[in-house]
Amino acid sequence: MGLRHAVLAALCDEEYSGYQLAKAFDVGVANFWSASPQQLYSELTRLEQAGLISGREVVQLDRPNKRVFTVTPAGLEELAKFAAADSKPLSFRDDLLVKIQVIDQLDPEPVIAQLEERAAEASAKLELFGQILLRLRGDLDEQTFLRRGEQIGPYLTCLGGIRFQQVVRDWSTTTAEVLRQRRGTS
Amino acid sequence: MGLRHAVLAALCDEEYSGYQLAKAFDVGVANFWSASPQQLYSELTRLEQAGLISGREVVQLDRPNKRVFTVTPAGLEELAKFAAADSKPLSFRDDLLVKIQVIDQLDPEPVIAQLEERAAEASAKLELFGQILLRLRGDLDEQTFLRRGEQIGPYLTCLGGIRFQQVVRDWSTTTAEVLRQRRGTS
DNA sequence: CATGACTAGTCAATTTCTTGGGTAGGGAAC
DNA sequence: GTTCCCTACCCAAGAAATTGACTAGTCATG
Repeated sequence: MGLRHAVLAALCDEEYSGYQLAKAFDVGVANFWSASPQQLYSELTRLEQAGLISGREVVQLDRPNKRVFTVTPAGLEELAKFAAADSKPLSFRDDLLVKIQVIDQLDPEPVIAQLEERAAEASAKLELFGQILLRLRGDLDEQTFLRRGEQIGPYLTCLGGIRFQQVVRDWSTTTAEVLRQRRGTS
Repeated sequence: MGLRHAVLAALCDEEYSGYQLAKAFDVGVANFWSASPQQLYSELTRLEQAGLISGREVVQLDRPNKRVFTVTPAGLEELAKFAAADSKPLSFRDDLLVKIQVIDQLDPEPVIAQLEERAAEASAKLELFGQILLRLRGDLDEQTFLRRGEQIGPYLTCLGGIRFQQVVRDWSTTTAEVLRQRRGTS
């Protein structure tokens, strides 16, 4: 039931079609979850059948029509119940960390390349998230916005995403450097 | 096939029984992956059938006997292939972030409590990871160990785990504070 | 000497996720 | 004018993960 609530949360912000949601969740721009398009389409169908969201056809002239979804009062209630319940412990899963764990038994070259690639991705996300922050808080400064702004939820998650990506970038960079240095000396 | 390689990586470090692995993966002490006991037992069976690990019965007098597993040469090869291949992009999933995303529409109280709980968990892990670091590097200082130590893989992943948990702790704390302040003024 | 807690492991049902397709119309590139 | 990419959505098979059991022996607590 994880995706269910993530989708509801995303739709709280604004209307989305399945395709638009897929874009957001795919890149992880919705920096609190990630999912494949197929998962999203089927989840949207189930949510609509459960009456937690409702769809609306939008006619488009220059491209195929789409259905956009909004959260119903029942959906909001579901979210409220979800928020009040305990969160499941944060569990972490990452291929690249697994590779680093056993790096001493392996050829480090390809892993170094992957670390650098990841650092670059993290930089790109940092840029993107920075822009989103600016857009969200408008012309207020952060302190003021957080105290008196109207919609601080997305801002707070974005702040978390930024801190996380900073760690990813920095750790990847320094780890790659450590491995590169050892390559030279061994 | 994610768990498969995570288990192989864990067994590279030292022999483990299913139960011991479960403990490590459950807490996420193996700070690069997490999995339930059932998953681990079935994965171990499959890995043994595939010849990537081999089991050995250990007779214990004061408690039930156990089977401990080691990685075979074929298993190491599998890991090497895995490390050389591209990593799948890091995908993030967290209940608590979802709740924060829609916090403006919800009662913040229970979420604040959850943030504080998570901060406490992160602190505990930081303590634990710090001890692991010390144990891993022995009496060398970090610089020297990273340059000339023999087994730096687990150390590097642990460093990553620490940075990550720091972000979790700090973000949770400041976010809880922001929400608490707004509660007062609204 | 019963109760609960810990070690050690297994089975089965269900849900969730991933993978790899397929349909269909529009616009741009070459 | 054909090939490619983008929007928009759907289906189904199979892999992986979660959930909730259940067996069985040891040890400590009261």
